[in-house]
Amino acid sequence: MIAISQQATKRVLAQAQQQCLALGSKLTTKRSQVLEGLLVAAKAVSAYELTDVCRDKLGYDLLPMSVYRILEFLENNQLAHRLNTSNKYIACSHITCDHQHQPPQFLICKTCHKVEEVEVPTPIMESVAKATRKAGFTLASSHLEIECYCNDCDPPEAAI
Amino acid sequence: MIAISQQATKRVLAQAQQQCLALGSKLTTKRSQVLEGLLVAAKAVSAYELTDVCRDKLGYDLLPMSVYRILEFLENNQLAHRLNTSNKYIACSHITCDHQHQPPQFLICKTCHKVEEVEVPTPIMESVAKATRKAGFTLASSHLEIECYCNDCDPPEAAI
DNA sequence: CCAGAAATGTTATATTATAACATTATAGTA
DNA sequence: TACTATAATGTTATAATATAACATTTCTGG
Repeated sequence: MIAISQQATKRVLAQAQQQCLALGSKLTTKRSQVLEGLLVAAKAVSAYELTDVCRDKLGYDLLPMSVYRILEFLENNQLAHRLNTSNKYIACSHITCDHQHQPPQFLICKTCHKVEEVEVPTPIMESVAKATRKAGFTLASSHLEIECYCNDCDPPEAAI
Repeated sequence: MIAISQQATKRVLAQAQQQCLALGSKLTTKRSQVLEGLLVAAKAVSAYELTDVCRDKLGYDLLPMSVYRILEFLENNQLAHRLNTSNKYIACSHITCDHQHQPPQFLICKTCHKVEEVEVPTPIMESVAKATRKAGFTLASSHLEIECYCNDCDPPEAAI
């Protein structure tokens, strides 16, 4: 999960711009604004929530349609992830540090939508992939979304 | 994934009724119709698609609102699963056979929505649970939804 | 500067889901 | 049997998420 100071944001956005250029695309003003929204949100947010964050916290005027388009762009450029489990979006954690990561597994709090990216040991993921192939399927993505409750949010009674 | 003959359907529905009674609830006519719809769909379907299946293939007249309510009931009675990944629903595979299963892991084809329930070996799932606890989270569910492409559906070019 | 491509704006609408309240059916009990 | 409480279903409205289609603006290479 990303939680980032204001001065670091600027650096991260500049780095993201470099990353886009390397992929042959451009981090335009609007795209940068949406990414900044994800960074300040510091949790998984829906496209419409992100529109609100950009307007209320950053003063950026974006329409939901644009936000959806830009989120798609950010995904394609490894700057954001869509969490299918909750229909929400987060900034990729790797953009706030310099080293390479394993494909992340996402722990998603069902209550507060906090997201932690953990690295499940490679052999474990290999086993999952193997069971998948054995059943005649191919993994669509190297990341799993794992629905959890974080320690700040007690699981609902029914789940205990 | 459930694919089931007409004569078997009747037996499964009767069995489901017993299972409900054991849990202190009732498989009413409408609920049975929705479950039958899931059985004949034989893949993951949305609530609205299920409404169509029930009407077009079975002649049952159900409103989407009722279908949502009934799907919730079926989930609570271990007769159906909601796939958060795709906002679709399936019948629990266990209701078509008599033995106990491990908590299932779902392989979901992103293209055709076919679902296979596989049993990932317990030690593997233990490792995942352990990594989760270490990160300060508690698993919300003992099943994982794993997005895949089945062998009948080629992965889209971008995913290769 | 011009033409084509890329990005964004705009409007409309599809899809998934829930809220709120009315009506009907069922089960337990006097 | 009739009464009552609860469960189930019906009905209407609307929220939340997402995409389609086409117009306009901006950028880029020649």
